[in-house]
Amino acid sequence: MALSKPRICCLDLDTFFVSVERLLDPSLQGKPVIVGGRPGQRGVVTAASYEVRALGVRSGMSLTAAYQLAPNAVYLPTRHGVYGTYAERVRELAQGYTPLSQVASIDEMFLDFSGCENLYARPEDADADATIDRVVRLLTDEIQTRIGLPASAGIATSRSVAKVASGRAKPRGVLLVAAGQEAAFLAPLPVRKFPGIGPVAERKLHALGLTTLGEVAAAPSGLLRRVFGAWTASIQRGLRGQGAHEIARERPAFQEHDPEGLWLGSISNERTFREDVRDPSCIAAMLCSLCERVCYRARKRGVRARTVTLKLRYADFQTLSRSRSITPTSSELELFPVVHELFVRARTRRRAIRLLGVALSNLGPYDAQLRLFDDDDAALHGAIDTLRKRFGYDALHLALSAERARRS
DNA sequence: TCTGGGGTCCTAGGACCC
DNA sequence: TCTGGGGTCCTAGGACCC
Repeated sequence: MALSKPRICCLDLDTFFVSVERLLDPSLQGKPVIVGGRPGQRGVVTAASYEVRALGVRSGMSLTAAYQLAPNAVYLPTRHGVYGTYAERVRELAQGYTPLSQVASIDEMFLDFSGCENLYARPEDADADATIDRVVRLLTDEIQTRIGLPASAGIATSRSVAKVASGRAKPRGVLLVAAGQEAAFLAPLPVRKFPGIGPVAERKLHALGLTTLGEVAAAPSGLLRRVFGAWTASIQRGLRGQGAHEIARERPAFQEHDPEGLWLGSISNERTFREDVRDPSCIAAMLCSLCERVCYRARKRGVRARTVTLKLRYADFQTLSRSRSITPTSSELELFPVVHELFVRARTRRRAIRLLGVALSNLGPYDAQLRLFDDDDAALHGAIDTLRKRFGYDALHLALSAERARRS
């Protein structure tokens, strides 16, 4: 048997957060729904139903702007925990169809059907593409009937083309791009549709007179290098349908590590104040609370961080970060003084502050053996984490962040 | 379009070492 | 110490994705 072509499926849940909210409250069915928060709050649309998209509402848009377009929509807060449970059920179902899959985000995953044609073939299938197309339709139908969520899928020989196809298939559709047809499929689409081309690259391409993916594909490498730099070759391959099709075996990001044994990934929490603040005690309380949060998550993962980053955004949106290498820690008692000092160093302007964030990176394993004798914190954290497990995260806070919690 | 919050990856200059 | 070049770490910033 000849080696079969790669057949990658990008499975994407339609207006995922909205669909889950409708599943939990069927009276929302058919109504205009926006998930992200209430109008007037500082925040953006995280999911918009097709009814409000028709009015021009898009995810990422500020709630204020959305309200101008859709004053009569139902506005709901984002409930990540709830959506995660449904996402997990969809994953389990999808993973029953193919042994190789990769989770791309909460509402999107890649499935590798390469070589599965014979397994699924039926006499009535015209060819291998028809087989895969039929099977993926079975999958999206099953997600709808068994879980109650609408899903779409794109199938192609590469991940990027499959992803673009899934976008074109929405809502509730399946679109297969046959091998060899990739360039023709992409050619008429606006440049922004291709994964990796964001607002900045779009602007630069427009300035060069390139508005469609076909025009980009035909442009000389030298020209494209001005926009994509080192990415140029990879983008060009992608546009020819020769992009990557490899599907990494399922593995949480924090379990991957490089040859030095460092865990990849980072843990961060950031918060936009409801109103810009200047009050130093309010700022300190927020920093303390953020330190607690990231450290709690680090301990849950069993990692410590060798780098901490403070993020600061002024009221006028000027944003900056300050980072520092530290003795690996997952203790807020150790972290907070460093973060506070980074803040004091970073804040050179008098302006009120809009956002603060704390990130941990350069993660490594938490080696309790190494710490036991020099660290009374370990016992304290163990006790804190146990209580939180039983009574919830908010059961315990350091005094400063408790002050913040009380005020908010 | 007055702009959230969680991430990943890339770039680039300077320090420091050999 | 009138000075090359490569490697790696640290830090800051930015593009992009959902």
